[in-house]
Amino acid sequence: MRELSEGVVTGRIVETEAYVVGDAAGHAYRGMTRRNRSLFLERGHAYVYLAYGTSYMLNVSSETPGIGAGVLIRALEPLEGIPIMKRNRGIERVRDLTRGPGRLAAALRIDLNLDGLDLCQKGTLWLGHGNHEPGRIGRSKRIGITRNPDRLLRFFLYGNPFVSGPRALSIR
DNA sequence: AGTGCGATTGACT
DNA sequence: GTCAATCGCACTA
Repeated sequence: MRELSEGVVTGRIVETEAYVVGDAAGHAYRGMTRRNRSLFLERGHAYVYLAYGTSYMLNVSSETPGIGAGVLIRALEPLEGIPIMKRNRGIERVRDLTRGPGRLAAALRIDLNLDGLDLCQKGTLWLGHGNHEPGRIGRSKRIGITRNPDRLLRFFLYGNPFVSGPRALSIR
């Protein structure tokens, strides 16, 4: 959930990728640096960084303090504040608003200012609990990485139209 | 201080 | 399908 001056923007997380301890693909793999320090915060804190100079990526730290690991939020299903998201993205098509990590960050106006924020406390950006039926969870390789590319650590709501990339490979 | 490179996206052939 | 944009930062020296 995101609180902006124009109003509240919310979405349901429908796609994530895990970057676990000891994972060569993870930004924390080579130890703590200025950029990745938020990955080492208590689970539930935001790690935001800029990829390719163009797109912000939102992650949630996932371990105890001092241990670097996190979950990349790759896609949302837009719920509230869709007109605000359209304005932030400069497009009209709802399906493209938050389908992809850079797109959802733009729709929610997420940038480096939110790096390190505790997402378990209500604020300008936080994680709420929805009231959704548990769906089928699909699983696949992670997208766009070069190191350690074969682990099945991408998870998505099977068949959800707001999932970016492959939506078919399902396990469970 | 200089260099190289993305956990992507949008525009274009 | 291809490809460039664009910048914070890790890395080297």
